[in-house]
Amino acid sequence: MSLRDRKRARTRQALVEAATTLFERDGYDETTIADIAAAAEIGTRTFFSYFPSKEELLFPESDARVRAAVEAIADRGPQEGPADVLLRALRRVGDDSDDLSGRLAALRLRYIREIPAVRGRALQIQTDAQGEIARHLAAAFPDQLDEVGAAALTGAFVGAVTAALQVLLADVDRLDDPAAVRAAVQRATDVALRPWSTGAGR
Amino acid sequence: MSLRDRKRARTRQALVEAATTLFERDGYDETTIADIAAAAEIGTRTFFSYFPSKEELLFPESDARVRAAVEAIADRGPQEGPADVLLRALRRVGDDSDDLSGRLAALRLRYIREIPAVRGRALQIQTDAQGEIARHLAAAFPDQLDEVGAAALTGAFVGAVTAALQVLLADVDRLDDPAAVRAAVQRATDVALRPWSTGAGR
DNA sequence: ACGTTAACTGCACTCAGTGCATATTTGCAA
DNA sequence: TTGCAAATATGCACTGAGTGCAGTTAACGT
Repeated sequence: MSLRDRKRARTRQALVEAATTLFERDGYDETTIADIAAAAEIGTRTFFSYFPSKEELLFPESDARVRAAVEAIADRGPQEGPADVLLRALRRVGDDSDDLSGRLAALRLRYIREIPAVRGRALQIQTDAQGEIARHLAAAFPDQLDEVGAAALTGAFVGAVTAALQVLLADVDRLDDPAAVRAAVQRATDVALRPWSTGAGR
Repeated sequence: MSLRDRKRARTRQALVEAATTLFERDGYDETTIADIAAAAEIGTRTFFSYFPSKEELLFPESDARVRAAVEAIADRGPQEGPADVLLRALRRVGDDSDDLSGRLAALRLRYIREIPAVRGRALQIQTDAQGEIARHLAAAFPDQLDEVGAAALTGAFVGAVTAALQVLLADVDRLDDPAAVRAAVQRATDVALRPWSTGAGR
């Protein structure tokens, strides 16, 4: 990794950290891009060569999770069905994600509720990820799923889990309870996958 | 309905029509709110007392569909289960919606693909509608569903249908084929509801 | 060391959206 | 009909996001 790349990564990180601190102190709307750029010691104009918009600061590694899910699909065992793979992908994504701890993650959860632009962006990211996963899933099980079937299955799975978590998200307190979260996810996946489950890998 | 209300409705309609025409002629980004307001013969500032943002022009009756779905839930027969009700709601919403014809609907479909802000708003509207439906569903079947279960079921249902349609949306041509659309929806609901279906009302 | 290429930055600009203060219109009752 | 209160319409000034451009600076490969 060249010096150029390292420097760029460092600046990017500085931007995320500056934004996190400023968001915490002043709030989302009250923090301008100029503020964030200044705190990270770059020109305002330069900000836009790191992030295309303000919302994006809250999703700095949105593709890492997609990659993890795609890997989970690739690592499937010989007797796993599509549902088993989706469950494993969900588990892997849930594990190595700092989704419930960390300052940025806390802000993200809060702003997804409060700031329409952020919620919109989060939904877009999720939808895109879902499509990507569905495409890989169809490719991994060509004899069991076609494009539409894979999309429907993935959509049902992601939709169920997301909607269940949304209920918990409605009042924040319950999200602090990992057991409640796990239970909700468990029930959602049951709802979505009941007819598909082979029980493998559980 | 008072004169005031009629006038207001007429202006609102004029805005939607002006926007439709201008979007068709010049494109979304190229059309400014000032243009639209001028074409509808109101002041630029006044636009924002009719629509809170430019995107909203593309979804002028987003709540009508939610109301239709909620009505479908209310009109349930004595032996219908949650899945049957969801299917009926989907059919009703699909029927009285001009989703596939009409100039505005065509623009909407196009811009959902092309303009991030529009896609984001569409997803938000869908998510909100989904939550509303889930709440009514839980209330309608208190002994079979709680909050989380209703959310998961509705999420799976909506997620499956949306994702399946998304595949067709990817290339526009197939959306013009009503049979393909119906088939995709059918398969998606099968995927999502297989374990729930009682067969009533079909 | 040196030319090439990528990144940084200031400047000027457009446009969405908001707050405020003022005029106009409508609804309603006397 | 008149007159008053509430809802609407509108102009103005402003903030902030985001873009295009042109000039500078810094890193890379040779």
